[in-house]
Amino acid sequence: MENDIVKLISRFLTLTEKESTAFIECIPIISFEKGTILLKEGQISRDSYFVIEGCVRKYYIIDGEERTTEFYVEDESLASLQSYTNKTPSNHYFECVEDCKLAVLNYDKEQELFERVPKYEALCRMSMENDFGEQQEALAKFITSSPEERYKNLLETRPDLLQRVPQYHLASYLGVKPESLSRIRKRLTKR
Amino acid sequence: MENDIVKLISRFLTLTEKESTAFIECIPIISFEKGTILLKEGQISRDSYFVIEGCVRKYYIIDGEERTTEFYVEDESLASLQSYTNKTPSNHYFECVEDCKLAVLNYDKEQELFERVPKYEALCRMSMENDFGEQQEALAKFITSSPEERYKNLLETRPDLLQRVPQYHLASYLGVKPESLSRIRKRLTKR
DNA sequence: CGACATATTGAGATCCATCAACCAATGTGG
DNA sequence: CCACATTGGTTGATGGATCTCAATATGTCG
Repeated sequence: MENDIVKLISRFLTLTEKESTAFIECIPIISFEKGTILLKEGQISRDSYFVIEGCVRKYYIIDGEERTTEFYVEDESLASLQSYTNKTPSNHYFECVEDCKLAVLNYDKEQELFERVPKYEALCRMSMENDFGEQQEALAKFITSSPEERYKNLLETRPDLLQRVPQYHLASYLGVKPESLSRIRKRLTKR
Repeated sequence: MENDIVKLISRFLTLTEKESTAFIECIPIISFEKGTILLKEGQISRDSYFVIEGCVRKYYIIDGEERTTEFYVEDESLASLQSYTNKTPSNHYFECVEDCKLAVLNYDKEQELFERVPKYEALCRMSMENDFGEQQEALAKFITSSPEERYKNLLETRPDLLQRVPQYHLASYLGVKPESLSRIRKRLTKR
C-alpha cells in the first residue's frame, strides 16, 4: 500500500499495514488552484493542512486592507487553531498564492486517527511543539527588529519567498507599505 | 491525597489515586523571589513552568539591550520550546518580575508522566494547541498594528500588566523606547 | 496593442529614536 | 533628620524612517 501521505508520515513513524490504511482513509491529498480561498473570515475552520507543494498565505482584513501575517510553503503545516480546535469563527483568511497540493486533515477524521493510531497523538504533539517553538522565535524576531532588519532577515532565511510572492504581500508581511519596501530594497542595493 | 498540582490538573482530567501520585511525584511547586533568573541565554532549558502565582518575563539581549517579548501570569505556561525539546542552548532569558509560585516540569519527568499517565499526552497536546493558537493571534496583532494601537490593545486585554510591570519593560514589549511610550500615554490621555 | 496589476519615485506630514535634561519617589549613610 | 545617589518616568529638540497621496514607470496577460 503506497501513497503520498504514507510516505510523509513514514518519515516520522513506522507504520503497520493497518495504520497506513487509517492514514490513507483519513487524510486525502487535494490540489487547489492559485487564488483558491481555503478559509474565509467568519467561517469555522474544519480542516488543517500540510503543504506538499505550493504556497499558502494567511491574511487579515483590517480597515479594508489585507494584512499578511504568514506564508506556508513545502513541508509546513497550517491551521487556524483558534477556529479549528474551539469551533469559533475564524478572524482571518487562507489563500493559495500558487497552485497547491495539500494534505487535508479534517477535524473529525483527526479524532478518528487518534483512536486508530494512538502513536499519532505523540507525533502530533511533537510537531506542534516544533511549530510553536518556531513561531515563538518569529514573534521575538519581529518585536526586536526594524522593517529593514526584517527584510534582511527574510533575504537570508527565506530567499525563495522573494521569488514566489509578489512584493506588496511581502511588504505587508514585513509590516510596511509597498512603497517603503521598495525604498528599503533600493537603499540596500546601493551599498 | 491533596495538593496544588493535583487540583490544577483535575480542572482538565479526572485522576485515579495512582495518577495523582504520579503528578505529585513529577511536578513540584516551587517559590522564586522577584528577580530570579529562571533561564539564561546559552543554557539548555531542562524545565518548563506553569505560573500558579506571580509574573515571569521573557527577554532577549540584543546589542546590549534587553528586549522583552512576553509576560506570563497566573494560569499561563512558559517554556523555551526550542531549547527544551531539542536540547539546544537558549537564546533568551526568563526572569521573575514578581515573587512567583511556579509548577516546575522537568523534561525527563515529563517523559515519565507520558508513560505513567497516558491521557496526559492528549491534555498536553490540547494545551499546546491552545497556547499556540493564542500565540498566532499575538503575532498577527503585532504585525498588523502600530505601537500606539498595541498599547491601546494592551490596555483592553491585559490592564493588569500596567500595574504589575514597570513601564520600561512594557515599552520594550510594545517595540518602542520608554520615552516614546511615555509620549503615547500622554497623547491618549489628552483625548 | 491595450488594460490592468505591480513596482518605483517624489514631496510633505507624522511618528519614533536619540540624546540630554529634569523631576519625583525611594533608599542610604552620616 | 538631612544631603546624596539611584531608579523610574517625563519633557524638549533634532534627525531619520515610514506613511500618505499622487504621479509615473514597468510588467503581464488576454
